[in-house]
Amino acid sequence: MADLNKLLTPLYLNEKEIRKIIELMFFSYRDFTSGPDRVLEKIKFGRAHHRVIYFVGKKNGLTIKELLSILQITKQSLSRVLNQLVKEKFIILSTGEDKRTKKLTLSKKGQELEIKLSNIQITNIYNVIKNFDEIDINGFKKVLFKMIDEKNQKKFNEIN
Amino acid sequence: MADLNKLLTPLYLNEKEIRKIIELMFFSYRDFTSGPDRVLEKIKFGRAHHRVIYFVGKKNGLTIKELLSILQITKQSLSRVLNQLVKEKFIILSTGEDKRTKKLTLSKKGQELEIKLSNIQITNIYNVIKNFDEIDINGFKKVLFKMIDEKNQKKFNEIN
DNA sequence: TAATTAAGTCAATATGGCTGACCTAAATAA
DNA sequence: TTATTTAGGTCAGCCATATTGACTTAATTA
Repeated sequence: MADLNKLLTPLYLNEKEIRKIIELMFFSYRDFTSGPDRVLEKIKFGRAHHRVIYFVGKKNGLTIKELLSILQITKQSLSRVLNQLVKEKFIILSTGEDKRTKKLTLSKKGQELEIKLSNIQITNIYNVIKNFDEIDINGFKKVLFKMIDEKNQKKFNEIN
Repeated sequence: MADLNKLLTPLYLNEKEIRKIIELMFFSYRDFTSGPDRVLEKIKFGRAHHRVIYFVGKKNGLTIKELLSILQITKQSLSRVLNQLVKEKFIILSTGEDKRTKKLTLSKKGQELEIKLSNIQITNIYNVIKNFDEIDINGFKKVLFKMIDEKNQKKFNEIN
């Protein structure tokens, strides 16, 4: 993109500034996940378990199919993690009205873990955004949203 | 954090809004990395290779130690990836003035790959932020920066 | 009844991280 | 100058997370 620079007019749109955004994404995402990671390690779980617990906690009664479509991983990748969560009774399975489907719900134990993990991220984010005004936070959310692929933007809107 | 909500006054600081940010981070980071991932797959490299190439490209002559401190992975994790990059001549090693150290530089081949990968992310980000005004983009960058741990904020500033 | 869908399972493979132990060579401090 | 620290490398082994492809069962829908 040696040529891109020449096309760009405002300062904040030049390559160097965009590269800073690349790095901000890398560093911030790493620190965003490190808190829960440390808790998960103790109970021999990983980030994948957290994601499952997070989205089941968000929508109790989620089906496997819905979860797969959010996580965008293969059935096999999910099943390993999910089986562990069910075996250790963080998640409870039940049959849906369509009897081919299964509904996932958090047990009390699962809810407790969900809260523990999410609270780390919630308080971290709270401590960040409390020092900004609404304009900055809106800019943050709007831009971050547009960084998502359009198809996944839809998915985000569906679950929210 | 059943209690946090009661302490929070502005709407954008409540738990539900913060949970949206958690999801925005998850979805946006995934899509942020997916472009380069597809290119890397073809040449049997992974995201770890991209990171090395990215930061060596950013600062030619980087030492192993500096790279480790940016990536925050173990020597062993780096060495596997780095050895492949050196063997396949994407990266060239040379001895520093302090003869214990080694300097990493991108070869022509390495530079070409760096540009190819980064351009995907640069154009993606460009296409997002071109539609926002400076206020939104500044909010985005400021908040994202503060999402980084303080120690790593320093590191970000050092390399920029 | 046939086709599709939701879910589960098998085996094999790759990436990317980790630990701990141990080594060499060079630079620096006592 | 000797002792210590630092930069880097390496070995073996482990674990988490992802993948593909093939195949099965049971339920729903065309």
